[in-house]
Amino acid sequence: MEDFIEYILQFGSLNKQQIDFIKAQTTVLELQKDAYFSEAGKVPKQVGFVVEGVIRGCYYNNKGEEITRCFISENSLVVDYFNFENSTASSEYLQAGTDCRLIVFSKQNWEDLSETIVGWDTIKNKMVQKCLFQKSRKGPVISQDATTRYLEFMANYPSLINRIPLAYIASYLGVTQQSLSRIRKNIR
Amino acid sequence: MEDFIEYILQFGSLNKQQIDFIKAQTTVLELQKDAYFSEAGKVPKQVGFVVEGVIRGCYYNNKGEEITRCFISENSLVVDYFNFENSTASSEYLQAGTDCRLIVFSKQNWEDLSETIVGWDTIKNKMVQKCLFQKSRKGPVISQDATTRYLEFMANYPSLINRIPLAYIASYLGVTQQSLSRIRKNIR
DNA sequence: ATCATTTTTTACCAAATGGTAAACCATTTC
DNA sequence: GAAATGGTTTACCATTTGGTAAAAAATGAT
Repeated sequence: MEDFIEYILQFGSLNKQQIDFIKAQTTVLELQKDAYFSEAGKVPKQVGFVVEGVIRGCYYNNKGEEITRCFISENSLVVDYFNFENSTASSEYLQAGTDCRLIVFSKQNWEDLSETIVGWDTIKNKMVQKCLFQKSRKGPVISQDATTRYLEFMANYPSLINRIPLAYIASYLGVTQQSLSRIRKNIR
Repeated sequence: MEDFIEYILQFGSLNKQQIDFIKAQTTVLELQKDAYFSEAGKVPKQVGFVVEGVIRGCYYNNKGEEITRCFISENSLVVDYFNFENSTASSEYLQAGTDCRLIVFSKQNWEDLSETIVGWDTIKNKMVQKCLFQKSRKGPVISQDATTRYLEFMANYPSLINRIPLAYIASYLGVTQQSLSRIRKNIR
């Protein structure tokens, strides 16, 4: 929980009373590996903060292939914010890649923050925009070959390689599992 | 200009007086093909709205290769918002892919909107977040082969193929110009 | 420990893509 | 009109990646 408060305070100042109010709006959510935080076709109902574990964002293309679009590890917000705000159905899944512990806000509680804490909206928007901005830049670069993408993935997410199935990493990097395996062999 | 007002009104309501105030904060900027709207290493100073033309976002990797990260065509916001807000240097270029006409706000004028128009911040944030969200999803899918990426590009940006150099499209799709040319031949 | 299941690696060949070089085409400039 | 320039296509071959199948290794359950 303290990590979460620290995370928020990056984006603005809050007094003790305000912090206590925020804490009071949260609940803890434990997700087992493979459980969904939110699902395609459903309206996302919660904003989460990853305390422990890794969440991945994924969807299925028209051939039924699973595509991993992002990984969200400790000390990050996890939410399909656009659809959460607009109460529209998401097109992708947010799934626990490992067992996870999250701090979550219901939509009601999240909105109560805006009405109760002066300046919360400013903090909130900075937080959400930084999230979206990072997501838009941190992914694998399509013009690089698969080996380079894998090496950069390891540099960006050093803690993930031994925690999540290689199939997820392969689908994130846009290669088959077999190709990724070959790449790993050639690197050693 | 009317297109811009219409664009804004998607995200909230404004009365005539407020709309006039917004208009008064804008200037028109004409950019010739290849001119920069903002540059890597510099702090972005303006928010723009594309009235006519196509802007592309691009950067250079450590091999000096140019990589196109996005295209922004008519009736869209164009701004490196994260760095604009934080007054930090951008890492990429926003460059005119064709001759362009933009409506622009200086940073001062953009901020004046927040102080003058009640509810502007809500509209602004919805606008910016939708921008970032779309950018994070509309790009080529790394797990698809080059032909599929090209076909989807044409479906997503039908108006661009005959307006901008193919080299830009190739670097956006993550293939060489020669490969793109071969792909185009095989499709006919 | 054994079996069943899942995950990861390997092998083989076909297909796609990159790199280099040259040709081709359209537009501008003199 | 000729020359120069920039953009696009073609051709060739080397390299990378995908698809299919099977083996090996790791994990979990009985």
